[in-house]
Amino acid sequence: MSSEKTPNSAPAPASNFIRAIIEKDLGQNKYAAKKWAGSPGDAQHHEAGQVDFAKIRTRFPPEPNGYLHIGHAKSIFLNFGLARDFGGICHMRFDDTNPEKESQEYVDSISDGVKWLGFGWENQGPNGSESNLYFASNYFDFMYRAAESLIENGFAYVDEQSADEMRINRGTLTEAGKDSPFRNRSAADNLARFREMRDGKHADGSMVLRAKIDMASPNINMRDPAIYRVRRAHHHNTGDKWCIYPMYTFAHPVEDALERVTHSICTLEFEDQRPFYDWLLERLADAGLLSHPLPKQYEFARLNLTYVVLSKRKLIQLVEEKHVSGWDDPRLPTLAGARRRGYTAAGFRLFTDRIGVSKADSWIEYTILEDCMREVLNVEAERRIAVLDPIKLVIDNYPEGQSEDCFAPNHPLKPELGKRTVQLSKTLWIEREDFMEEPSKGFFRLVPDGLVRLRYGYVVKCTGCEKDADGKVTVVHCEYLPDTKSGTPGSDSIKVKGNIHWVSAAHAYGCEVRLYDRLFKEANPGSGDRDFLDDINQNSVQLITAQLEQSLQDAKPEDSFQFERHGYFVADNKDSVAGKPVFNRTVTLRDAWQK
RNA sequence: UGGGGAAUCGCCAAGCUGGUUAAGGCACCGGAUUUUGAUUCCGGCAUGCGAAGGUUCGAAUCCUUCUUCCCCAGCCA
Repeated sequence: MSSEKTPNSAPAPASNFIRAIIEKDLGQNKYAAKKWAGSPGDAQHHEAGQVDFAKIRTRFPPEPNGYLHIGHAKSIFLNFGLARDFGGICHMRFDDTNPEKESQEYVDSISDGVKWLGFGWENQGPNGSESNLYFASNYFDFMYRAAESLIENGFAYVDEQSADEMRINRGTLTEAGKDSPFRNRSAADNLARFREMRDGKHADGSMVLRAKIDMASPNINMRDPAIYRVRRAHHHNTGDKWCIYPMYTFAHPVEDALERVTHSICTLEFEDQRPFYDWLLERLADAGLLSHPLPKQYEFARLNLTYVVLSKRKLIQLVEEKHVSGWDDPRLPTLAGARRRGYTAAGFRLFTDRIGVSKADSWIEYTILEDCMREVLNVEAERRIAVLDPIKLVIDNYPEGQSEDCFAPNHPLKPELGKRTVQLSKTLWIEREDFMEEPSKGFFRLVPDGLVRLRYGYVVKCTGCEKDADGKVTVVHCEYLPDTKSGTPGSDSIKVKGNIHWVSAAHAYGCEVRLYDRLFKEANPGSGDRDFLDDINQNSVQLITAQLEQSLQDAKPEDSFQFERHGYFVADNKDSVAGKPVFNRTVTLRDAWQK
């Protein structure tokens, strides 16, 4: 039995208000009679189906107009996780109702991201498999029909005011709006005009279909919101079939209802739209187009993380203005970037479980994310040896030209993973910071006349060092104690506190390693009146040539290792070539000493 | 100054149909183990739940008033 930490094998996270709602709904058998025909559709379609085998249905509905980031990961784990934990199904749905900003490239990268996090949309039902991958644009026919139904029942009208006029007549936060002069035309009139809109008889922006509710509503979203607009734009899925497109506010509830979603979970800024969500669905149900139980919308607080930006606008700016190398720059909070950095899906799951779900605005400390990655990687990553800031250590009493095997465990927590051999010889690379000619208080590594263990090798006694004209140490000298080799009976004859890693100079793999640090130097980039770009940490990446143990040469892209005493590193998935990987530092080990 | 939300330990977050000492995690502080100054392990860590009143035998949980923060006036989502 392996104890692999996969994204889906961890215990369910602690209670939160959404889980409480679901438990209550399930306890009341709210969906016991809900039917599902196996595919999205209207009331007639579903009523001909069977009682839904899915206890609940949720959905992850990104607009394919950008790359997924850590904030989306929270939503993905929430929606897919809820479905998983309650015997339900989570739909993967692309909310592609705005043709101007969307493209297949984004559809593909979003799909990759969701799969990488461990989720999918091929599910097993009682009648075989069911693919729950949907596109809002596939519902355009129904949406059009729903819009006509609204018009016929006096709940929508075509408004020929300009966008400016509409804005002015919408009123303000404290003043009621004014009715449009086109508000009271007959249903037949409106229907004819709406059909003309659809048939391309009217220019972009010349008119819009509006829900007819209340221009004096204290909730501005209820002041006759626009639900359909004219826009001649090529759609990535429907091509040029349509020149009118539904607005989010109208489309989203319809999408949820057609898919028989039970819990439609979104972020806080949509709270004010909920009244319209319910208003619309009730009317479409009354018209016989949709059947009960109707989906319900619930809102949670979106993720805010210190030291990063998660807004789409800012991420685009960082990429387009080349402050980073691309959407998958390892310093970016995109899923593609995090993956390249060596962050893992299991780490993200731990993170989302750890931060919880609530309605309170919050800022999560970035170190929480890092700790989650450490926690997962500590269990999963094999150990290797790497000298990042090399300086030579010469063992003066060790024979020239000789070398010997030393045995290093691949994983101290998993002895079953065995040991590998590393070569010890006269000249080694050690970390510059592991030697101090004049040690500071508490330093217990290499110091003149001091003893230290070469990890998995011998205890050595430092005999001195060489320096260049500037006083910089160039070579450290030592002598080894032959009886103290690790793994031999005499190894413990001398106890030392210091324990340093090394790699044989003649056997090392000199390799590029990228040491990443946070992209921003401020916890809340751009807060106050600063430009967030001014908060960029100019030293967020450091390229070094490190000396690695030979076996690391065989690392495959995305293989993660703990470089002992340093941190976790991953073979870059873009710049590595076979036999010559380069490494990215994912996160350092915690270090109580440097504090 | 309209409407909708949120305020519980440094950061998150349970609890909130009132009932013993206010869960848990992270951080932090001790101490033990350790051939990673890592990990692991043990212990500590809110007479207090935005504030002030009130109801009650009893309130984070109910009532009143107040304060602070977030969201809404796209033919974006």
